[in-house]
Amino acid sequence: MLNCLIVNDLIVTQPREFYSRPTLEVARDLLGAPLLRRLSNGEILTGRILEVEAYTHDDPACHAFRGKTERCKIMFGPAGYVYVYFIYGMYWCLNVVTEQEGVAGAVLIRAVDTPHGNGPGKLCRVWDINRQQYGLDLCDSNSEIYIARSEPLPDREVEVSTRIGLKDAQDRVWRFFVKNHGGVSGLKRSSAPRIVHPK
DNA sequence: GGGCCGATTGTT
DNA sequence: ACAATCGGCCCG
Repeated sequence: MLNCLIVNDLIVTQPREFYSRPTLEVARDLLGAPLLRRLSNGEILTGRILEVEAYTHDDPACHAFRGKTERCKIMFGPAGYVYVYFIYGMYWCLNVVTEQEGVAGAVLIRAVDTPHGNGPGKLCRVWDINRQQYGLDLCDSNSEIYIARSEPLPDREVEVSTRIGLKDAQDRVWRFFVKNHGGVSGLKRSSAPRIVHPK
């Protein structure tokens, strides 16, 4: 694994302060970070994060928009924990909790640089991520899922667009992905999000 | 308890 | 363009 911070053979995770920031900043800085998943048989899967979307408490598309429920309660707690939800009767989606404790926010992991890791539902299917991983601490390298500390990608490698698959709040340019990388999701879809180029 | 709907995906 | 498939959420 390239570009992980490794001290005494231990992979150093992103500290909690990395996640306890505005959701949009965390989302953008997660690009390029190595995501690690330790399976029950001890095997470790790794992949760089290629595509993310931000969801905030004042965002109609956010599960926490209408307040705390059994499903989204983790989003109101401290940052750096795993939020997973079930969607369309078939798929699980992996998120990381953001913001200060008491403020709901999360970043959806939409793609990683690994085989069949393009798309949030496919990633969780291939990496065996489901409700059992709800609430895992990403800041603990003993967790089944954690994220290694790494330098953020330079702006020239980052592209932004509107989010995918939403009915509400389609105007927000809150999707971040690695530019010119074939591993991002939705490349063959006609309902492509609106890509916004820097001036 | 009922009914609607969804942060997806693969196929037509 | 549409089906698959079912838990969460809101309402009453």
